[in-house]
Amino acid sequence: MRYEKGHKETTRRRILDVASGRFRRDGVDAVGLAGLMADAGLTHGGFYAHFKSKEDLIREAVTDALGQTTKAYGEKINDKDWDFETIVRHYLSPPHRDNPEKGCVAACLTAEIARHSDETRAAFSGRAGEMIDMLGSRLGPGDPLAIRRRATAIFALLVGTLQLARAEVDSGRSGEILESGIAAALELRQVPGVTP
Amino acid sequence: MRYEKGHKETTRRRILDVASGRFRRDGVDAVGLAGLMADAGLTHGGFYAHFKSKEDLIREAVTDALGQTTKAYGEKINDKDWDFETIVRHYLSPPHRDNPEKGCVAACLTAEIARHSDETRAAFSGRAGEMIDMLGSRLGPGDPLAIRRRATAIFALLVGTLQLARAEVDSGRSGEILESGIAAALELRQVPGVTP
DNA sequence: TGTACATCAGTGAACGCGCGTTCACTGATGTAC
DNA sequence: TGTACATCAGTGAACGCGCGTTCACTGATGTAC
Repeated sequence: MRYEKGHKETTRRRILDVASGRFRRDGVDAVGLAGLMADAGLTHGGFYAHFKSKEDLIREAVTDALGQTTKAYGEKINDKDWDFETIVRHYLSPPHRDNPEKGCVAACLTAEIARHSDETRAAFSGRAGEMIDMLGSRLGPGDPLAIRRRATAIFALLVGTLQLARAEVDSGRSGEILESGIAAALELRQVPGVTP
Repeated sequence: MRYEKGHKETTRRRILDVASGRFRRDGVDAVGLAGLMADAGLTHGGFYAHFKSKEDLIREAVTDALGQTTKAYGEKINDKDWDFETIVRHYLSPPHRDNPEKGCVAACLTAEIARHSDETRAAFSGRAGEMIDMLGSRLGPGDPLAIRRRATAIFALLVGTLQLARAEVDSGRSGEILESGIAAALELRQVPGVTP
């Protein structure tokens, strides 16, 4: 059958969305292409019309999803909705902890991505840099280098905290971990020589 | 053949050591039991004389290795060698970044462990708690709750920073990530109401 | 002291299964004449 | 306007391979007699 213009792009988008969700929920290695394509309403054979390899899909899906997260946090800066504290409290919230498939890719897959190809790692790092710059824009204005360093550490703190909270079985203790991260992030908001 | 007393325990130890190294380097899902046993100098059939299942091995290997890391940092407290800054600079050093198979399990596998059985997660969290208490012992003395919360955040910062540094391809930028983490950890060392 | 047997850590073939990837094919629609 | 053909996203069988797990077996040594 022949399809309307843009149909293939729509399908590719659907595969990317399903893939990034399943990667975040189950881990990259635990997701098979046949199951993935079935979830997207397709058969597995068609995969290679859209992506060169599974590694190609991983790179595309991961960078796309991390870019979406940064964009979502970054968009409302003029409405003042997503100020620093709001971002931190949202990132380290129970809903984000409990729904990794819809959340930040970095908290789910950074360690796994570190084991992938240079190309994949470079693409991921680029998007992580955008996330860090978005956080930095909430710390300034001031010395860009100091701000970037501080924003890098804050992002690392958010990522590490969410992971520890997800690994913890005890719900009370998991909540404490989130609170610890929030308090430390707010402390780190004060950058020496920078007025917030 | 019959073996001397303690032989089986020695073999089990060897499997655990090989497993925890390969899990940290390649990820839990990427390590097959046959290859693992071959690395330990055995054939794959003998695996089930030592462990009930792969999940059982994962739990044992991960908790054992994280306990070793905590013990290594915790032991020299009376020699004053491993004070807070030394621990932080060691944890966020290029050698630790570049040799995950010998390093802290939490930086390699926390996100993956969060997807495993409650039993595995509980065992891991227990050992992570010991690591956090070890860090807390370098912050005090003072309010135990405030110290534990701060130590939790610092551990999360260390874990997240090492992961981001490992994912980064550019060596200069990776070093900057480590430095950002060190600076922030030293800043977080000052706990309100606690004299270090 | 010498022989028969029990022990049990480790061996290796076999199981069903899902993996990533390839490829000849399908078939509804747009285009050419 | 009607027919023949080209297009190409998606199909589904097939490939070799490694996975986790099971199990009948091996064989050197300790123990019983």
